[in-house]
Amino acid sequence: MTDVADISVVLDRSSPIPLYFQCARQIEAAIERGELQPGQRLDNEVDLADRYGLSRPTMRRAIEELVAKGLLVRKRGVGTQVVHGQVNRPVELSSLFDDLSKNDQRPSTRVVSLETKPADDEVSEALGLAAGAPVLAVERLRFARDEPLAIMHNWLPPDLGQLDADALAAHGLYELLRSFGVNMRIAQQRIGAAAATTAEARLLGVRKGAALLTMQRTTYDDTGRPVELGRHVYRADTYTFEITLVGR
Amino acid sequence: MTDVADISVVLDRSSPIPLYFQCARQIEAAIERGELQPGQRLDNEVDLADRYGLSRPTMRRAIEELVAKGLLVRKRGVGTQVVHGQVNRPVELSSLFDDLSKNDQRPSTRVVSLETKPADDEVSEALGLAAGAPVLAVERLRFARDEPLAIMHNWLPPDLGQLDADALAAHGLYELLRSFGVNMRIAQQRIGAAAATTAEARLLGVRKGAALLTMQRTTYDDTGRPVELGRHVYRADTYTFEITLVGR
DNA sequence: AGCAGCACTTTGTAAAGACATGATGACTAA
DNA sequence: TTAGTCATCATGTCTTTACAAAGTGCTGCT
Repeated sequence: MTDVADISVVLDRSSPIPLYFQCARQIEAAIERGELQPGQRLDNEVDLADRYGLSRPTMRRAIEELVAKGLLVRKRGVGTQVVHGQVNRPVELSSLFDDLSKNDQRPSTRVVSLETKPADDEVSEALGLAAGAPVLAVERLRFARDEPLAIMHNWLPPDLGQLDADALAAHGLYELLRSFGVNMRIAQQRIGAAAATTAEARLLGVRKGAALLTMQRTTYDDTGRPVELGRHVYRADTYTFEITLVGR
Repeated sequence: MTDVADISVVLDRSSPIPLYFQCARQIEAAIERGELQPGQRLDNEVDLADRYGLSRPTMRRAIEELVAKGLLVRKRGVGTQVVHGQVNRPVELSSLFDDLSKNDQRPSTRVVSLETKPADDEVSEALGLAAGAPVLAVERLRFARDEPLAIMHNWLPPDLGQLDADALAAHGLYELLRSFGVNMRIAQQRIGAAAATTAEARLLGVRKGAALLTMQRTTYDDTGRPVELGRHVYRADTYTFEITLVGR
């Protein structure tokens, strides 16, 4: 019977930020501050809703947000508990560039090539275009702290916006797409491993045949249209994917 | 202005299966049958709820289920659409064994070792035990179609149940844990790549130094308690991880 | 003393109503 | 012709209420 914490949650009902979101963020912050210890029980939904002046569905939604994130675990008839162990943030719908920026890894980019050319079969299929339709093909080399980290190939429909090498050198691809008004929603990724080819080895500064992490991704926007196909290879000694899975 | 489909949904209100779930499954089935084409718009929530005799929140929840799965995409003021392209099932909270069984890959297992021994620092930390506390250590070799596929190391708290080599040879670890009443809820995974050591190469039937896919996982049950730590290596030529990410 | 069953707690499911907000297209005025 | 405004549509947010089901532990009966 662990005792139950009294987390202070301050809600601003005049803010455009939804109440359930404000509430979820503040509970999340309390967990990260250690105010809520792993294994500790939260009060039940009804009392919490009462205490914070929310309806039960709204309170519930806030908690569900954190359950989906893997921070909390709930069980009918028992209650809601904080998950043991520290949480790694899951792979999000963000680009490598964003991730590196957040972690002070000083990302930089060299644009190797940038051209419009006819799509081959795999690319046109993935992007839902006619075979041979023109696509924008980008190859970039990504550095973190001036160390080469990844070789990134991307193919995009040509009508998304005007990409130029300078912009790509200074910003992440996802950032640029967002600035064009593209709302990315769903990505399907396939993660594997492969040995470095001679060319890859030279670009990444590893020995030929060294193990590399490979990722292929198709991204769809909020209308379900494919907006990007990416094939990337990462140095395995510097990079790993972190994922949090939540069941049921 | 794509026309809108009239999907037949039959609900059984006397079934213990929730209405939103019944509804979601039937829409999902319609998508998989191709009755709903990629890019096609669904009717709006209110009409659908009306047609199926559900309240709007319940109808909404059904749709949200499919949005979370990456099958649908919705946009305020616009509507709900089927995502283009075929959907890969995301990495679920299931074991490799289950996955292989589903795909007729004829999984089999050789138990290399199975013993209780003191946890080293990393293991005890991951499982939330005292350093040196006894843990169950398992090493297995997993085959698919009689080809070696993965080397799997697992560490478990000793009080979960009685694992024996015969059971492990015939069933997946997750399956056995479930039969002990363990309800796995959250898993944190880290996916990387590494070159095969001599021992790994021999077990997996690849050349030394070949690229392997590595996965480290900590699994928590529905009380937030860690129940498993796994460190696995996969043959990269036979295995990849598939993930579907949903943003917002 | 042991065990079955009941009561209580807590989350899960469902409904109906209200208002907010983002998108879109049509209509109007400059 | 063009640009701005407005009506409309569809989803997003929030509330109140009710009952169902699962897990826990206690009580009372045998």
